Amino acid sequence: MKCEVDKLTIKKSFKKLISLDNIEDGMTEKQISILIAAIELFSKKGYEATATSEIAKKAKVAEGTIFRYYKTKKDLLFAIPSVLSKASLFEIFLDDFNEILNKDHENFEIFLRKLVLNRKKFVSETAPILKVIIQEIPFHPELRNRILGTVILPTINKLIKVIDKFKSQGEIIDIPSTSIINLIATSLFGYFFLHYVAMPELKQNEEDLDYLIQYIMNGICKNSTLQNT
Amino acid sequence: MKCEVDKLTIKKSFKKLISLDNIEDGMTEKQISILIAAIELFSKKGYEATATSEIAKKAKVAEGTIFRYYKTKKDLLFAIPSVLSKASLFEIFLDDFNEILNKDHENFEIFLRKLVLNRKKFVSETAPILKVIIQEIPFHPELRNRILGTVILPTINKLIKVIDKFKSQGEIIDIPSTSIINLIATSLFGYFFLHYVAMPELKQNEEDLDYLIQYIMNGICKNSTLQNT
Amino acid sequence: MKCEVDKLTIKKSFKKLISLDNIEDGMTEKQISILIAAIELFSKKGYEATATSEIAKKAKVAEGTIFRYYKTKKDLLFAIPSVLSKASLFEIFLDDFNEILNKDHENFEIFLRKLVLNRKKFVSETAPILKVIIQEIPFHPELRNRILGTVILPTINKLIKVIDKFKSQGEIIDIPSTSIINLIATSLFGYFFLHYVAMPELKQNEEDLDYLIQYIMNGICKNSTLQNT
Amino acid sequence: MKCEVDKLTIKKSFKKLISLDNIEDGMTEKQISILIAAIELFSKKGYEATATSEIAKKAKVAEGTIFRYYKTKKDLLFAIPSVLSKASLFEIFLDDFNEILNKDHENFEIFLRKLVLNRKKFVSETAPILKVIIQEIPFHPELRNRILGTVILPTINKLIKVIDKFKSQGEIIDIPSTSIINLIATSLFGYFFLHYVAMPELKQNEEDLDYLIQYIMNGICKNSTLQNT
DNA sequence: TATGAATGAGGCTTCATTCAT
DNA sequence: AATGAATGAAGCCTCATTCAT
Repeated sequence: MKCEVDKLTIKKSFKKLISLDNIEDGMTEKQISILIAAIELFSKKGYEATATSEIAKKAKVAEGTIFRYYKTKKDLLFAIPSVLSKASLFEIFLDDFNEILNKDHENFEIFLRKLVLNRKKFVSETAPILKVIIQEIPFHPELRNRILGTVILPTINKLIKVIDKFKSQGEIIDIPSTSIINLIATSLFGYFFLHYVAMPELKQNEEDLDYLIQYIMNGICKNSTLQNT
Repeated sequence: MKCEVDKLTIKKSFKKLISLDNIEDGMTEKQISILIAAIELFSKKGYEATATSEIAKKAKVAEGTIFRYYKTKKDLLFAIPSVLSKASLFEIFLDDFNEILNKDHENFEIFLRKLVLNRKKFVSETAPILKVIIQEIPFHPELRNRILGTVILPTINKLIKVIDKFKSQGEIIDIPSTSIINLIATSLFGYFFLHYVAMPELKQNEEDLDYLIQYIMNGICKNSTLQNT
Repeated sequence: MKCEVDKLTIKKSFKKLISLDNIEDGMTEKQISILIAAIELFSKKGYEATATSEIAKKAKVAEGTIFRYYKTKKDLLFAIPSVLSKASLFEIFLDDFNEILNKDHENFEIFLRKLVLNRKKFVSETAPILKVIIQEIPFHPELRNRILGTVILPTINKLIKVIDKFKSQGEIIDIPSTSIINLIATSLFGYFFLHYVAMPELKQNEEDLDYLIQYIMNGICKNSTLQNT
Repeated sequence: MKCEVDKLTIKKSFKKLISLDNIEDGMTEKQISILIAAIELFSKKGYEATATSEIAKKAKVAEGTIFRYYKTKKDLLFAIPSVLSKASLFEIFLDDFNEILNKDHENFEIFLRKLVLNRKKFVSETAPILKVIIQEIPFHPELRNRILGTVILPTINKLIKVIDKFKSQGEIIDIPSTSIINLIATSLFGYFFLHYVAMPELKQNEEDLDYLIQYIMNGICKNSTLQNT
């Protein structure tokens, strides 16, 4: 897999998805184009370094129009994470958990593979949104709390169930589930951050993701089938 | 280990260290106090959101004085990573690698423990600097390249040797050393970022670091002694 | 007499009066509610500090509707004084003059008492309108001229006749009638401005108005019956 | 006395006086020129209708300079009344009270003449300042309270002593001193407001002021010598 | 060398007004 | 007739940077 030209551009297909979602929510086309322009610019230049006039130009609206929909520039920033929790975007992500929980025959490896590989598309499409959030979270406690409540905690709760299930199947080592989640999350996040945020030019080679899966498996599974590879 | 009150304040002892380092380098006391003030403010509020006048006030110099030493605000930002590569700071960090490299009897676990645990102090003291760098790297390709050349690549090169050694001792699984480094770095970085940058309020409990070490060991060692625990 | 809670709110009864007047004039209900909203807001916050959107909200019409009736915000301001010259409001005011003019037996004191006391209600009900006018007159020569022509000069002309009559009855000292009017007007205006515009919190006590009447009487009457009190 | 071309321009001599006063206070020349420009523009166009850029242009400074001295535009407005309470301006005004209090042989008429006539120059020179204050007092309770405390109450207290003295000399009718002050103030204020604020084009003729003095005298003195004129 | 007053470009935001519906 | 979304000019204010002292 080659290095994409620009990891921080939102793909057209994805824009459509956002549009569909949000128009259902009662947002106008203009409002959505403002939001998308903001995401792209914030993720490229940073929130503070982006002028509202630039956003307006990119969204092809008058500067004043921005403030009809978002009282302040900060409100515009805070509207971004909500894109993630919209049905067709985030729910897809969470749905897999339920699927896995219900399929008794699945083992942890299959789950992890799905989590890591299938979600690659999700991550690479959401990259700009995630980048903005990650960049700004340290400076906005309100944002931090909102993300924690609407995205992180629900995800952790779902994950705990999954982990507990595989633990009870004897696949996973016996340390607290939250610690296991921490370890997995930490690895995945580190990988993501490195390649999409900090060093986007870095080449990703196909095997790296496989290694990552192996690594995680080894790290937390009792008898990893991969270890001998 | 409790959650420190303020992870982003530079400790006095550390300031002295920076001072000593840089005075040797020919920097005046004023110049150093400007640099330290910048680090603290940038890490707390972000680079763009920090006014040079604030830096001046915190450093107890006149606004104009900043620009005597640093032509532009950006130059001041770019001067920050160099603190890390100063002899008494970073060299100490690298020295242990050499030490370990030279001690043939050491095994990988001991190395990793040192890397993770002994460096905790280093990381927690350098936190503000690291935070600034991590925050700003995505927006400044020059910074990215400089960090890559002066900090990351040298470290990777050192590490490769260490890894290779342990690989030749049969302790580590047989995948490319760079991939191994990637995995370790990714885990460590994820842990660090979570606790020092993104969610500083999160409580860290002692065991988590132990779990992390186990996890990494399991992930990349052939017969991890920890695996059965 | 206590300090009214809010001297700048237009009473309901008064609003109805305005409505009746203006509907006769061919104004729609919407147009009138816009005018009333404008009066209340202008008098509370000042003309420049009031947004047309606020007026729209208060009048419960769309922003655009304002501009259907009043080409510009300034036109809306300039429409306010006309409320005062509407039949049922101002004519009532002027009628008393005629009444007094025609009753030969009345003396000046009775006239003045009526002018001051009976009009208190008028003044307190018109307060917001008067306040807007007084506030904006200094900055709009057109407004000044219009008020001068439609309100002040007609009133002065009426008053001159009254004054001349009492002068011919030997009740008033012999200085030019316009000067007398000036003096009276100045006193009344000063009193009104102080209590309704500049310092609305100031308590008014019943006697003050009596003193004012005495004072004016003393000031311009030949043998004031009050002087010895 | 003819109608001055522009009642709202601050005379050069007066500017010098303000300068001297304020430089003693530690204000820079620029700061003073900003204040004077603000007074002139606010009094001509109103506070809200004056742009800070206009003030800057008139004061011949950069717009940013205004905000070095006055944190906000409102602060600049609130700095204006203090000009009035500066030593060489306002104290002169108050000094006469003391003078009169100490000269036993003075009668009330002489006092009033001084108050009205001698102060004409003061009033006409302070006109722009007074106008700004009067215009803005209704919209800024803080301003109202400040003026009340620093200008009005002290003046009233001084006046009460003067009035009491003349009352004890049997010259003034026996109603509460505060009511007397109210009446005088109301008349003077009305006169001033009419000619300097509301209707500056109105011609003032010499006699009018004489009539005003007579009028006030008649209004509150026991045996006004003027009454029979 | 160090200061801090001064600058002016540019940022965010408001608001009177227009216009398609 | 009425709406309210859209506009963009203009306002207040901040801030990196310069420069005379």
